[in-house]
Amino acid sequence: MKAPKDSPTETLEPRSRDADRSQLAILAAAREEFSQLGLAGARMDSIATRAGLNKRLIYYYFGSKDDLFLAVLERTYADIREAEQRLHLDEIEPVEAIRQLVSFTWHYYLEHPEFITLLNSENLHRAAHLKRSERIQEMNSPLVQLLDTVLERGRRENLFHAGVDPVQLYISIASLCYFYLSNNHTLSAIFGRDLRAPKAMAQRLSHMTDLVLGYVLR
Amino acid sequence: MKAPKDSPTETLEPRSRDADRSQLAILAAAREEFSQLGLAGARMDSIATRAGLNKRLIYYYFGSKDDLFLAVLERTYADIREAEQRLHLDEIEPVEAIRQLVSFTWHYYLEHPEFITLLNSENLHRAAHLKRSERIQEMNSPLVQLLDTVLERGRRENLFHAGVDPVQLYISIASLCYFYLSNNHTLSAIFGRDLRAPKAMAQRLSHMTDLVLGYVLR
Amino acid sequence: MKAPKDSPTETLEPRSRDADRSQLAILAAAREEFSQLGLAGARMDSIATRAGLNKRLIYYYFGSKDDLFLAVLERTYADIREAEQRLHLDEIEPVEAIRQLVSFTWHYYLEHPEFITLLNSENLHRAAHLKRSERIQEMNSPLVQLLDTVLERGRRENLFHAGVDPVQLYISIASLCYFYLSNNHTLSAIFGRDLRAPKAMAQRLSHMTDLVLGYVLR
Amino acid sequence: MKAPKDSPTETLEPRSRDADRSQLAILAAAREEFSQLGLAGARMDSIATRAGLNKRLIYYYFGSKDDLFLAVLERTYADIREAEQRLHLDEIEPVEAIRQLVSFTWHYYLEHPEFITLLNSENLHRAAHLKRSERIQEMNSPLVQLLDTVLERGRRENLFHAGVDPVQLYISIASLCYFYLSNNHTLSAIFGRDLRAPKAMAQRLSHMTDLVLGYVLR
DNA sequence: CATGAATGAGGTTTCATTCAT
DNA sequence: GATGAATGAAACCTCATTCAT
Repeated sequence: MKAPKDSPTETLEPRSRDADRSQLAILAAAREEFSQLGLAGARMDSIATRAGLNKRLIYYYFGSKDDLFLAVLERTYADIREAEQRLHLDEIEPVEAIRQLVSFTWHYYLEHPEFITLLNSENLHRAAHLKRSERIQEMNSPLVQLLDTVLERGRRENLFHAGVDPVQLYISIASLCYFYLSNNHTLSAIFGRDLRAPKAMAQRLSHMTDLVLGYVLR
Repeated sequence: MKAPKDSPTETLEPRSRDADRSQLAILAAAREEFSQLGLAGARMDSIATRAGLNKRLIYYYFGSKDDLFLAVLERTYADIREAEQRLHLDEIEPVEAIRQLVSFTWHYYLEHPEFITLLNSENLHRAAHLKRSERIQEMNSPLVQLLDTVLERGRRENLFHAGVDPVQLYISIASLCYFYLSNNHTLSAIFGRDLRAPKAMAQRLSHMTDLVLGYVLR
Repeated sequence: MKAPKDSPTETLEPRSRDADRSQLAILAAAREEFSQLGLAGARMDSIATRAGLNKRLIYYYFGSKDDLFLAVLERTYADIREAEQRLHLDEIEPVEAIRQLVSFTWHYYLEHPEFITLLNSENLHRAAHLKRSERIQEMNSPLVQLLDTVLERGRRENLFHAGVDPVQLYISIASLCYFYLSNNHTLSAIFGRDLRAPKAMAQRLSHMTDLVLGYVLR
Repeated sequence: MKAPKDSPTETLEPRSRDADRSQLAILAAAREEFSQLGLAGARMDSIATRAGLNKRLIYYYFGSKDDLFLAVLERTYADIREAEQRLHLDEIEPVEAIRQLVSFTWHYYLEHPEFITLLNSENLHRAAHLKRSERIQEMNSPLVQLLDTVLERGRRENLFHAGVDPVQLYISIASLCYFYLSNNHTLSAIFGRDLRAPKAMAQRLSHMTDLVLGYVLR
């Protein structure tokens, strides 16, 4: 897991622009490939082609397929954490904050389908890559902490009832959004209807919000 | 997907017992392999070895890796549907029925981790295999219908509020149970604690039940 | 090359009708398969399926793929010799006899395309099967002898010139008919026109007849 | 059939010599293998061994067995067309030109037995590969056109009679030479004598020349 | 007479990776 | 920094053939 040179995004010394661009191109290509085909299904050749670069370069920058996969995972987590930073739940009144948290989670997963498939792949491998990551602590979501303060405020304002565990609730919100999208294909096939139709999607968001609010409200 | 002659479980004519046993051994071995390594990661050789049979026989009975994967999927769905048959929600009072549904779902996923990984694999492939299945209609869960009657009873008994969609609720219960187990490895790695510890597991079941009941109860 | 039991066509003792029928079915199926795909390309499984019989039976009756191929070859030669028997060149006047010989050869190849491809396969294998045949002497064409008498008559009637070798002429007639049909696909592809079109076929027969007659006539 | 970059023979830019040499080695090895064993009988392993190269490299350069077969066919046609270029029938008097055409065809087939077996293989496959070739128009023989002018000259000099179709005659000459060599093994086996003996070969060439001249001469 | 079950060897093709420049 | 050439190992799959009944 030796990330050669440095991570392209955090480079401070003025290194070759080309080098950075190449590494980013590889990461982007790898993210697509891994997310569409899984770790075992992904092809180094295909990644090189997608990146428009020579295959040898991938090994030069990332060492191996597994190391590349980890790099993609790290970047994927960095992206969602960055997006979460832009949510300011502490500035919103509690009920609306919950609504926005559900909505944000839903839309983030919706707009970043690769997040779901990459995580599924990593879970299939029992988080073997993540466990070896040196940046694992940076992946912890700030939202859990934030959700805790929202719940606390709601309780003080006598809106929410006591005893709601923020970790459990955070996981539950993720569960509701994640599963519907992650398992959409099998669910649609079995139910025999298109769960991605606009109306079905709107109903789902509404239902999830009701479910979560029904639970936290007194 | 030409299952030779008939499904091995439904055989009536006295066929060679060995043929049935071989097919079942292959299916069991394939289920393990596919669930642990995914479709692309699974190896036909490894499946043959696990089954204690010649590799060629897999092709003789199941045609190809993809067809075998579909056969495993079909059997996996058949298994859960069979287990669901043994739940008699219609004989239980509404609140307890909801509790049992959550509990059943949780424990089924817990005891059948292959269900989760197989479904993840199939979703990675956009349900391509399932869509080709001739038995897809048999995979529809009877629980949705049953849940509908439970909700109806609860409403008539003035316990539940109106307007709860049984499909949405069924999916939500599945979501809550599925995600926690499916994403356990990455969640544990990132939260830095063991979410499979007995205490954490008990808390999770309790939380999920509260969440669902908090929503359906008036 | 142990033909088990006996050849099905020449059975004298009243053996099972089924046995004969099965052997004939296998031979017919094998002829199709070998002629369409060549020796190496042919599949024993496919032959069994074409014959509507169990694959094991092929081995029971014919021993091996190579033995089966030889059996097919022998029957194929027997068929053309039988057809040749029905030509009575000795009863026709010389010029017309030559015409009929060309026409017969042409139409026989045309109506028995398997004859051509089977012979090509056997030649690819340097006649290895044929050389081991015990019936090889029966395959000699009676036409060479017959052609000799026709040429002799033509010469005596002062129609044909002397010194025409019947073997060479027989081979030449075969060449002209065989090649056009055997190489039809590549020739059509390269010339960019359909050499099997009715008009082209008629022209070909006419040309061949002219060529041969132009040579033998004084 | 993606020939990498360019055809090795037409390379202008200074590319790695090894790449060219490797491709040529593969083509030569494949030609031998295919011509001796047919398409289905040929083994990629064997081709790699013959070429002294890694099997993987064949796929790297030629894509698949079928694409390699097409490449061999294209080169084989290119070779004979090149040889035909060296015949200058237009500079020779008509009768001698016909003689030389027969002689050239005969000796070319004789010295390039792979030409015959490769064409037989391709015809077994109904010219499937050739039809996909992008260079198919380059395979048209210039001899047909040349033969036309020879016949025309002969007619003007009152040597040849009118109405001889050059395409038919070209095919006939090919037929006579091709069949004798192509079917030599079966013919020799059945006639019970060696048709490749020097004397038989000389007689054959003489007979063919007589046959063709007997036809075209007034 | 006939068949379904089973197999070892080997087929084409693919893969992550390294070499040489 | 970048690339085309090359490879050993192993993947999926197929084949002629035999076993057991």
